[in-house]
Amino acid sequence: MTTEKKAYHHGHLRAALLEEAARLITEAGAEGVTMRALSRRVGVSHTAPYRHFADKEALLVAVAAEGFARLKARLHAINLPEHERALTRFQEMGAAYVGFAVDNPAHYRLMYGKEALHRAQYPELQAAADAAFAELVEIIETYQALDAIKPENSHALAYIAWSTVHGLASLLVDGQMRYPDDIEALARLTTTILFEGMQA
Amino acid sequence: MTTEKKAYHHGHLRAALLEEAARLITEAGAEGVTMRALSRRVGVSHTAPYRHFADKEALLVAVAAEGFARLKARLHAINLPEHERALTRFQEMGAAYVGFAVDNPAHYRLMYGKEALHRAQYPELQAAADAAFAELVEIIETYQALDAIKPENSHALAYIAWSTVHGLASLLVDGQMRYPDDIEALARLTTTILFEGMQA
DNA sequence: GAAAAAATGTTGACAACGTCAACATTTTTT
DNA sequence: AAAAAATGTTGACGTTGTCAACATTTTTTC
Repeated sequence: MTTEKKAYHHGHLRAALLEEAARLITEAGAEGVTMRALSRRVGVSHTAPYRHFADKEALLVAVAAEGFARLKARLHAINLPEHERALTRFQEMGAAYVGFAVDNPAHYRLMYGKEALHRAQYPELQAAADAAFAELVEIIETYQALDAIKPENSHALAYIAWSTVHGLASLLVDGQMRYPDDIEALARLTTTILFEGMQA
Repeated sequence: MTTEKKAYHHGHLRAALLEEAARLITEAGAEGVTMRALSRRVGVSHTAPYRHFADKEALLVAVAAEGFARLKARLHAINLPEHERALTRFQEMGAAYVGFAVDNPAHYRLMYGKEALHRAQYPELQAAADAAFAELVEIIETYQALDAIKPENSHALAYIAWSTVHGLASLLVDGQMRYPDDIEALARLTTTILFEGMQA
């Protein structure tokens, strides 16, 4: 119920910082997120954030983790009939994944940027990313059981699927593609080729 | 012949800066590259670089461009018999590409990082990246002519191949993969799946 | 319910950074 | 040899992340 009392200290500074950071990142990119600018916009002193985050990196990691949660939600929002064909599921997931990246470029870049390197130090982030990956492995194993996908190591296949879709998302987000007229079509063609290559 | 006169002003400051920046980036990552640290290490005042680069971004772009040149060289070093099978060529190229990224992680990250966004403003960088892509398109068209690859739009297929390999490289470089015991094997499996999916 | 402790926020400082303007020196052009 | 251009230095400015010291509020404890 996002109340807005501002009586005593602040009340929900942590949440307010995360929210504003997400807004800032969208407006000005990740390097536009500065502790001081953030504090200014939230209306607290420039060191107040340090009561909630060890340092700037920790704050950005929290924003990234929240990004993973949103991505996960978006992938979950796909609702396909139980035994839908594997290809269709791959296409839908790929399109949703790429769609998320394109809709939230700065966020996506942050999620996979340099902060990710220290992921092991941030259990929150690690867990968020792991959960997403585990689901992918599960889907692949399901289809392997149905002989729709090669019986290769499922983790390796999951990494490959992730690579493919992450590669496309990255190139798009980083503005490397010259003429991506129809992003969704490209995403679908990509997942189709990936799937055909993985087929039993 | 990398002479080392340091008589008058400096002589080859520009080259020295680029060289040292590449070293710094390897040692300390991209954010470790600071105009002042760089100047210190090269032995000039902290504003000397501004005679050769408009600003820090321009310097990093130059380093990135040099990275693209090295990547291109590495891909060119692959020497396969003229009419080698398409699969083999894909495997070799993929492994070389991923190998470059893994061997030069900070460099690779810089090449595809945020500076890339402004690529259009830096003809040097744009050209370096374009050349690499054009070669990929050419290879695909060659194999399409031999009916080894689907007759889909060759640019789209080239983007997909690039995505796949870039995705794998990115995940590895950014430390996202949990157990990449054998990177080369994973790269080869990836390119194999990609190729099979692209097959006619 | 008052005193003690913990949590939360502020002020003011610091060093490091990117960059600019003014100046100095060297090299090149004329 | 004089003038112009290229290259390098000094010193300043505003901004940043972060620390220490202090202030205020909330929570805990007896």
